Amino acid sequence: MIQLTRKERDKMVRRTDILRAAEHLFARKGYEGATIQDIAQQAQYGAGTVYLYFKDKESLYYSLIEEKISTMVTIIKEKTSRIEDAGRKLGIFVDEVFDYFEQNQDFFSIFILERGRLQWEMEVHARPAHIEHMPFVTEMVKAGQQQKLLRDDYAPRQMAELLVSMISSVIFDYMKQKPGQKSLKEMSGFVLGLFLNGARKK
Amino acid sequence: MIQLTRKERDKMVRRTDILRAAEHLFARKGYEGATIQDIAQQAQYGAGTVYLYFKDKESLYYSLIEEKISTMVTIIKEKTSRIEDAGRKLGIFVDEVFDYFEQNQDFFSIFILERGRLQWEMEVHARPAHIEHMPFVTEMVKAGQQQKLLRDDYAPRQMAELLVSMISSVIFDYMKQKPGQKSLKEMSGFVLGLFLNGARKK
Amino acid sequence: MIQLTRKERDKMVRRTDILRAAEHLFARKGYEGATIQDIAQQAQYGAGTVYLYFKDKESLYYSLIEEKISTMVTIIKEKTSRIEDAGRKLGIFVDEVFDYFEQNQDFFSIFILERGRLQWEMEVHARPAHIEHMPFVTEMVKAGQQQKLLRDDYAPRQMAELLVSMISSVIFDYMKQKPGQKSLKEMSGFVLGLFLNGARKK
Amino acid sequence: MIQLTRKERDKMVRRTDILRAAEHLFARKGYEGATIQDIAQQAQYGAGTVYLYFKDKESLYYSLIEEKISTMVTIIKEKTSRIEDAGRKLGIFVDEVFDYFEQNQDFFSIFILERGRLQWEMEVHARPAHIEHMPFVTEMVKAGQQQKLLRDDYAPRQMAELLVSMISSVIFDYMKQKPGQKSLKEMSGFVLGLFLNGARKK
DNA sequence: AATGAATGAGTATTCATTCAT
DNA sequence: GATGAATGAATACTCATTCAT
Repeated sequence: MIQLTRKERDKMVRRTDILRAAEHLFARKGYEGATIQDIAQQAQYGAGTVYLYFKDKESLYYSLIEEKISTMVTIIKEKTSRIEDAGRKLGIFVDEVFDYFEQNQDFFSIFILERGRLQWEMEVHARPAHIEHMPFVTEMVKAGQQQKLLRDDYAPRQMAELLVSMISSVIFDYMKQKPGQKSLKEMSGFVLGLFLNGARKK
Repeated sequence: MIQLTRKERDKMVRRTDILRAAEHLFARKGYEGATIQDIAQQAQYGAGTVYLYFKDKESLYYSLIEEKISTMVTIIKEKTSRIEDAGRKLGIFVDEVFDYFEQNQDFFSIFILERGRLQWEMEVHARPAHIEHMPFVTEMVKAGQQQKLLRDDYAPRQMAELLVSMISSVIFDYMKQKPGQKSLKEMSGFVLGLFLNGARKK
Repeated sequence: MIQLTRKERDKMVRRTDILRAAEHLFARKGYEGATIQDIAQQAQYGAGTVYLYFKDKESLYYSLIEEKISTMVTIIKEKTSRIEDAGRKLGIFVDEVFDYFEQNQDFFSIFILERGRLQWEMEVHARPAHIEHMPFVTEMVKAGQQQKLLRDDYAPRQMAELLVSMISSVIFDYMKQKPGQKSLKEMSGFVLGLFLNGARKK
Repeated sequence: MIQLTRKERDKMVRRTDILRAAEHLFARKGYEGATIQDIAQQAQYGAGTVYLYFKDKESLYYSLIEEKISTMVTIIKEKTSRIEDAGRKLGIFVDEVFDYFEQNQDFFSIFILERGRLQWEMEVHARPAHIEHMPFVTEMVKAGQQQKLLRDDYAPRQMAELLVSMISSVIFDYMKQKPGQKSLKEMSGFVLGLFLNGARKK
């Protein structure tokens, strides 16, 4: 078993190396602009090696997105699992997203800038995995509605989408402004405040 | 003069044919996926003809975006120019965007799905034209702040970005749901309500 | 007849305009680099017009060369026709070539730099016209041999080729040296001297 | 080390295969006429493979010329290095050029027929490598002047150019005459004799 | 397992030539 | 005759993917 574990660990290491290189390059050059050759080189492997870990370029791309989102969702779920109050829960959620963003700017570049491709491919190829975060956010909104915090005349999923979109927008804006004038806290408060006020149950 | 006008009209017709074909294909296949060959064929011209009207593929792409946005902004400016009340002005703005969207779904596919590319190219190549709409929206928000309708502790541009992003999000959502359960009016009201409430001056 | 003559004269004028433009552009951009569009524009005609006067691009190219050489040969024949002495005849020939060169640098650019293409096409397509000058030079050399001025153990044509080649070489060299340090007289004397000495009958 | 050497040898083999195919096709169709596809096919490789060994078409072309000339110059330098007498040195030089020509007719086709392009590109792009032979010839001429064999009232480089041009001319002539009536020895003697006599110091 | 050399399908763009006006 | 817009064949080059080592 140790034998196997070591092997598996090695495999994981290589896979992660490649994903990290891919993240770096997709963020800087976009999906079409980044070549497998580049990514392999950056990861210090041969081009063929990439294909031992990922079926093709597309698969590498989506694996990257999926795993990043999955990690983020896991982290945030942990932080919010014991909190009952929907307002505080959403607050922590928003804070944590901005936090994760700060530590994963490359990934957010991809996620936000190539959102179009993601969604499009998703529809066409029915790859739902990387929106694994949506059900989670939707649940929080639903809780907010049940706690009479949020208006309930719109579908929770719809409101969740809007919230996520607002967050993306602010992050996007932030990425464009290199001087970094806004603090993460500020941005987080801006979005959350606007959402909670806007969607407050009268 | 009639001679000249006819020629010019012909030229406009061809140009428009090509733009329409490009809109169709970029919306369905994305920038990289659509080939000049495809576009020319769809427009019923030879591939070389495209290059009589546009310098290169990129130029075709950006001309398309720019002209579509420019038209939309022009229409909306007309409809809102005489209205003083910022709330009503924003309301008409949102309504009109949804209206324009309904008649230009291909274009919105491009605009929303490839927003990443657009923004990125914009930053890198300093092509500001296709965000010609932002200053306009920003102005409305600023008026809203001056009329004590909207909170003024955030920059108007930032709030404008958020509003546009919210609209995009809802349109995007709508495009994904083919059954079309939501009416445009509903969506428009949803976004506007959420924004005005959320950003209301206390 | 005047009617016809005028028409013909017009035709000649256009043809010459086009040839002049072609000379200009072939000299600067080479055969492949110069486009019919360019040439037509430079001549201030439409692209289609070129095809009223020349069958195709190749034909335009060869017509240009042929007519230039033909003119040169005609001029030089006139100047040398009454001279009996082969040495003087060759001397005038060389002088006149350099003179013609001075007034037709564009043409010489083409002739010398694209000599390869010319010869190659000549062989393949059997277009002998533009070496119409060779028989003339060969005749002079033959006269030189008969007058015991030049050695007669090599074929006159061969020696004529060599002389022409030497002239080309010096002109080529001159064209490369922009500062123009050598006078035409000098170059002419250099070539002629070397040839007459080298090939002198012992 | 054997491992490495084998790899390197393989690489050299492929490179040489491609160069040979290129030589064949450039000689027959000229630079523009020969396509990378053709060359790759002739060499029995895929088109993409060519780009593993050469940056682009131009680079392939110039590499070919440069290496061929370089080889020739190396060979001739060896054969003449110990000879002091400038006359004999030049004699061997001319002989050896004709010899090399006999074994590299394709290359000489390119060299002579496309001399124009070569020179032009050289001037414009400052690619001096493929005239690496000129300094060598110039040195021999200079030695000839110092040994009072050749007249010294002209620059050695000029006289060297002329000699090279004369050789080219005779080779060119020979290539055109398929029946091959002239022997190499004869041609060699013709050129050398004419040059030495013509440029002899009085 | 890892490699990276080889592949060849795929595409933007140019330009000689035609032909409707 | 003159035009110049339209054409589409032609081609260099890239890059995801494979496979012999």
